Amino acid sequence: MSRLTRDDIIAGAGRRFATHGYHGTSMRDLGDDLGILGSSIYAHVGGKQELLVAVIERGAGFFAASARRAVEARLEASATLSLLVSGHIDVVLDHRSEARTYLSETSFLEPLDQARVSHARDTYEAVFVDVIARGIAEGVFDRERDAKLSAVYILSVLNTIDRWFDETGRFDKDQLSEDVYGFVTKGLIG
Amino acid sequence: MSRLTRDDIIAGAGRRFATHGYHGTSMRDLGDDLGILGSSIYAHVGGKQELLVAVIERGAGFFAASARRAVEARLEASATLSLLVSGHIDVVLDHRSEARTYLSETSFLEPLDQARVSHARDTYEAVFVDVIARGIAEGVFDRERDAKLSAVYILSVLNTIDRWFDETGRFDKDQLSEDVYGFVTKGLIG
DNA sequence: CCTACCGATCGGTAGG
DNA sequence: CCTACCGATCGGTAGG
Repeated sequence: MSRLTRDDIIAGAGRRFATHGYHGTSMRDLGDDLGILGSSIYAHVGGKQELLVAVIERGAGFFAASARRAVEARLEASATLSLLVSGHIDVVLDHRSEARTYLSETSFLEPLDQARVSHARDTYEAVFVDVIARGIAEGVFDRERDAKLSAVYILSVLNTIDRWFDETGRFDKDQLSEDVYGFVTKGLIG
Repeated sequence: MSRLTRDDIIAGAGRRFATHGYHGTSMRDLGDDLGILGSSIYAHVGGKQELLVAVIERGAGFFAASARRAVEARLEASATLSLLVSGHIDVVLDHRSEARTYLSETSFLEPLDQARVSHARDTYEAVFVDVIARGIAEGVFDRERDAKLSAVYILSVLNTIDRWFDETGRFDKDQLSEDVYGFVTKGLIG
C-alpha cells in the first residue's frame, strides 16, 4: 500500500462517476474506494469538479486517438468506417469508466469545459459523417442515406455497447465489431 | 395559480430528473420549479425516492402500451417492427421527461423497484426480439442476423433520439421514423 | 401549502 | 495523508 498518485485518484473518480454519477458520488465515497479520507483527496486535486474534468478529458482523448488512427490509415471509406467502429468499441470496453463518464456526465461540467468537450465530440462525429459521405459519393453506400443521420445512428449503437456487452460471454470483441459493422452496413434484410 | 396536484409534482420531478439527474435534483430545486417550497412537496408525496418511482413507472407504462398496440395490430413481422419503431419514437419525443428518466435514472431506484423495472424492460425488449426472429424465420430478414443483438442495436438507436432530434427542424417525426426503419432494415449499403 | 425547524451529509480548508 | 473542523445544503418532520 504505497501512496496514491494523481492518476490513481482520477481513475477512482472515473469508476465512481461511471457507476453512481457525478452528483451521486461524494468525496468521502471516493476516499473510501481509494482507502483514504475524503479530505485527503484535496492533497492531489483542487476539487470534485476538477476530477470530473480530468476523467472526461481522458475519455475524449481515447476517442480522438481512435479517430486519428482510423483516418491516418488512409483506406477506402468502408474500411475506414470499419476501423472507426472497432476503435470505438475498443475505447468503450477497454476504458469503460472514462468513456461512460464522458458519454453521460458531460452536462455536469461547467459551461466552458462543457463547450470544449462538446466541440471535441462534434469533431469526432464529423469523422464518421465524412467517411460515410465519402462512401456515398463513391457509390459503396446508398445515395438515399443521409450521412449525418447515419453517423448519429451508428454512434448511438456504439455508445450503448458498454451497457450490455459481457466480454466473458460467447462473443468476443472482434466478433462484436464485425457484427455491428454488418448490421449498420447491411441492416436486418442483409 | 390554483393548487398543484400529485400529477403536477410528478411531472415537475420528471422534468428535473431528466435534465439534472436524480442526485442532481434537490427537493428545494423541485419546489422552485413548481412555485412552492421544497418542504411543501411532502404534502403530496412520501419522499424523493417515491417521486423517482412514479416518474419511471410512467415512462415504463408508455413503452409497454406502445408495444401492446404494435403486437395487437397482428401484422407481418416487418410491419410490426415498423410500428414498434414509430411507437418508440412517439414515446421518447412526446414524453421526453418520463422516457429519459426511465432510461437514465433506473439504477438509482431501490433494489426491489429496480428489479421490477428491469423486468419490464426485458419484456419490452423481448417484443422486439420476437418480431425480428419471426422476420428471420419468414425469410424477410437475413438469416445471418442474430435477433437479440439486432434488437439491442435498434433500441440503442431509438433510445438516443431524444438527445439530438429537434422537432422544429427540417425533419418531422414521421420522416424520422421512416428513416430509422430504412436504416435498420437496409443499412448504409441499401 | 407555509413556518420553523432537525440531524446528517456535503464540498472544502488550516495545520500538521 | 490525517486531525479537526466549517458553513452550506440536504431530505425530511411537526404543527398549523
